[in-house]
Amino acid sequence: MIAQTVEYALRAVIHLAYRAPGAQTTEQLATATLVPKAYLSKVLQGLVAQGIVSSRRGVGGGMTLAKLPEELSILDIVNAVDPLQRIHTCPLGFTEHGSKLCPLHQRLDNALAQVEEAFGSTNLAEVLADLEGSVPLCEVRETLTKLDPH
Amino acid sequence: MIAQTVEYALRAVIHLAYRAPGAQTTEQLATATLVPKAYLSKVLQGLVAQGIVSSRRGVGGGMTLAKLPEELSILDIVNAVDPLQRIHTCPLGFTEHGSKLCPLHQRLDNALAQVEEAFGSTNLAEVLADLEGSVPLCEVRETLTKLDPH
DNA sequence: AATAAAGCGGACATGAATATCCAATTTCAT
DNA sequence: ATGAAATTGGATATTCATGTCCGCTTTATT
Repeated sequence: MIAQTVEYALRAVIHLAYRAPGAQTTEQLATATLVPKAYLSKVLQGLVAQGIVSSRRGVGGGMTLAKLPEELSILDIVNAVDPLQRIHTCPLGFTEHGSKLCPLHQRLDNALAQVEEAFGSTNLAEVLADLEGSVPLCEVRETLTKLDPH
Repeated sequence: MIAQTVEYALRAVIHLAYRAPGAQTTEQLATATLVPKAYLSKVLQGLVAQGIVSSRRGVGGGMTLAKLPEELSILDIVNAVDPLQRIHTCPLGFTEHGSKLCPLHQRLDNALAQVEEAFGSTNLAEVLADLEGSVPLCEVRETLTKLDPH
């Protein structure tokens, strides 16, 4: 129900927010979030295109969040890589009085609206905050991988 | 976000409920709900396998609802053809105290839970009831077809 | 200037969802 | 019995999401 691409994008941005303000290479992100590197690269390109992530090439380059975590909602990320499609008209062409949707599609769209609301009302900072004091995203695996303290 | 197969299955069962207790052939359902006939056939097979629809072969046969519309929720149909997958464990293996999910996946799963609740708390009879007095599912197109038999 | 590190872009590969087709089987009517 | 109507099951095709690969460009360091 939630696309892989969305899942990957969310993991990446949260890790970026967690590691801010430093840049993370695609490779670092990939190993930290357990996402196939080459594919994550594509997903990140999408986020860059949408102005959510900034990229820098060359030595010392990498990815950073283009906005503050407070300014980015879950929905922003979702819509950047796989826009949440509300139902605007009944696929069968039938309309109810007042609404443009038949009873079935009105209910389906209501569910989508709830998801949209839930995703739209949470920003990355809140997710990060809940991470406080608990195991941060992939911190364990990362420390295992590189014993280098920053 | 909502699979085509789910959309098709819902159209079919609602039309069956609307036409109950008479049987509808796959062909009739397909033209009424604007679903590719051969594919709808597969979807219906799934619904039959899950005991939601009853089928009868041969002349005069077709599809009927296996249960009362009151006994079938939207979620029943969804789960029959494309089960709603809740998130039970964090894909990254991180757990919060108390819950088994990290902050991100807890929020994603909360959204899924809302959808599950919404779909689970509406049955086909309610959808049908809202159809009262308004244009029923594909009735227009069907009357057109009837009046102008190909 | 040379080199290495990093993202970018395009082509290609794979897998799953969607869709089509047909032979076999069941059922009813004659 | 025969034939028409209907579902079933299997094989196949198509499309799209996912995933891989590689050469090119940009950038910092030496």
